[in-house]
Amino acid sequence: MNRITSAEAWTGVADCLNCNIRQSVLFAGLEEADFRDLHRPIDQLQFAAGETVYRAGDDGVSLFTIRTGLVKLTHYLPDGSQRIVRLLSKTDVIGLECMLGNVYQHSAIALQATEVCRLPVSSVKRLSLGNSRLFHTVMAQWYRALSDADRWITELSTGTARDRVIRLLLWLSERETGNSCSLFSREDLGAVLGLTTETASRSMAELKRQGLIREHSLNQFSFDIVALRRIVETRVG
Amino acid sequence: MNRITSAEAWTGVADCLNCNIRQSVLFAGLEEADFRDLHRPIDQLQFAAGETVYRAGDDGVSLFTIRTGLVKLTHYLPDGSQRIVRLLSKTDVIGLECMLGNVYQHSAIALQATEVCRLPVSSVKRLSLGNSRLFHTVMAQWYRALSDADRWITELSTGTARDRVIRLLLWLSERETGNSCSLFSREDLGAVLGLTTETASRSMAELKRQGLIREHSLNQFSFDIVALRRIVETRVG
DNA sequence: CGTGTTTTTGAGCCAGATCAAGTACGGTGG
DNA sequence: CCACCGTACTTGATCTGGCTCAAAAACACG
Repeated sequence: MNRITSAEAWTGVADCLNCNIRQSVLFAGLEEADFRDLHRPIDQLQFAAGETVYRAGDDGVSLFTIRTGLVKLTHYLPDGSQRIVRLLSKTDVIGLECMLGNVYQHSAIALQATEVCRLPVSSVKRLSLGNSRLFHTVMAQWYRALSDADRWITELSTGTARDRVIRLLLWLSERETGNSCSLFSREDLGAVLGLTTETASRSMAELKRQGLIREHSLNQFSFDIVALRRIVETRVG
Repeated sequence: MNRITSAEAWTGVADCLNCNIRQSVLFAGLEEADFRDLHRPIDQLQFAAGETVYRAGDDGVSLFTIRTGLVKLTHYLPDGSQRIVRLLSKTDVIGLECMLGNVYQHSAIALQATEVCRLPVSSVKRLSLGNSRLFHTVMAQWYRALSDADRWITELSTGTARDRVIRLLLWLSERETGNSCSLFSREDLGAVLGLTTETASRSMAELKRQGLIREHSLNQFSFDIVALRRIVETRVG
C-alpha cells in the first residue's frame, strides 16, 4: 500500500509536540519520550471535498484525527443508497474501531476540504496502555462518538423534516465560529436526516423564504441561532 | 444513599471468579489477586419489568453488567415524550459513561425481569489502567455500544413501519435462543422505532394476520427468521 | 455555448399521524 | 365470584407531511 494514494495529499510530518490543537487532541497527554517511541512519523494528509479517507472493509491500520473540515461516515444499504451515520469535524477521531477489529466499519468521505493527522493504530494501542492520560483520552473519544450517536437518534432522526434540518444547522454551527455554517449537497443532507433529496431541498427553500436562514454564497448560510433554537425547542411547552 | 432502594432487590454478592457468563463479561480478564484488590464486593441486583436501574442525571458511581433480561435507555424530549436510544441485554454494560462524566446520561429502565451485577466505577477505572485485558474489554464495550447505535440508526430508524418492526423482532431474536422473542409494550415499541403507539400496534396486528409471526402467549412471539429476513433485505435486488 | 449534474418546483398519492371509539385484561373490593 | 375500574391494546376514520414521479431551472465544466 502506498503512503500517498491518488485520493489524498501528504502535507508533511506532524509535529505533535507543537500541534496547535494539541490540548484537544488524542496525543495531548504524551511526553517527549513517548514521541521518540513512535517508530513511524505521524503524517498529515489533506482531502478535498468528495475524496475518500477510507472505505468500509479496508484494513484498519490507522486512526485519523481531524484538524479541519468535515467528514461523513456512511453505511451503504442493500439497495445501494446510503445512510450517513455520523458527521465528524475538528478534533474528532475517525477509525477508532480498528483498535478492536481489523477493518473499518464505515466509509469515511470528506464533505469539505479536510486536514487530518494519521496515527498508526499499533502505536496508539501500545502507548495507551501505559499512559493513563492517553487511556483517558481514547476513552473520551469513544464517549464522544457515542454521545454524538445519541444526539443523531434523538435530534436528527426524530420530528418533522423542517425541525431536523434546523437541528442539523444548529449542530453544524456549534462546530464553526459564529452564527453560520457551510452546508453540503442536498443528497447528503437527506442521507443525514433520513429524508429524500427533494424533501431536504424543499425544507431548505422554505427556511430561506421565511427569512430564517440566509445564503450569502453557495452553501454558506447564516442565521439567528436563538430564533432557530426556539423553533425546535418549543414543542407543547 | 441506601444500598437497596425500593426499586431493586439485592440478590447476593457476586462470585466473579465462578461467574457463569464470565468469559463474556467485563471482569473476564481479572485474576484472583485483582479481586482481592476490590474494596467493596460486587453486588447482584434484580429488577422487575418497569423498575428503574438509574435515572439521567443521577450520580454515576456504578456500572452494571446485565446478566439476564432487557433494559431500555431513554432520553426524555422537551415535550415529555420519550425516545428510546438503546436496548441492552445479556453481557451488555450500562452506565459506561460515568467512567468519564459524573452523571448518567440516560434513564435505564428494565423492560423484562432483569438481573445485573453492580460494579463500582472507581474499581473499574483503577483496574483497567494496569490490566491490558480489562482495558481491552472496556474498550470493546464502547465499541459494542457504538455499533449498536449505528444499527439503531440504519435499521430501526429507516424504512417503513413494517420493516422497522421486523428488524426489531429479528434483533431481539438474536439475543434469545431459537426463532422467538419476548416483546414489550406497544408504547415502548413505538418509542424504539420512532413511530406512534397506534402505528406500532397496527404493524404488529398486520404481521400476525399475515401469519408471519405467531403469539403463543402474551407478548411471546415466534416466527420464521429466514422468511422475515428475506422481507427486509429484499429491496430492489 | 452545449452538455451533464444538481437543485428546485409541481402534482398526485400514500403511509403514518391524529383523533376518537371500542375492546380486552388484570386488579380490587364488595 | 362477580361488578367495577383503570390501563393497555386494537381498530376505525380522517388528515397531512413526506414520498414518488416528472419536468423545469440553475449551475459546473469542458
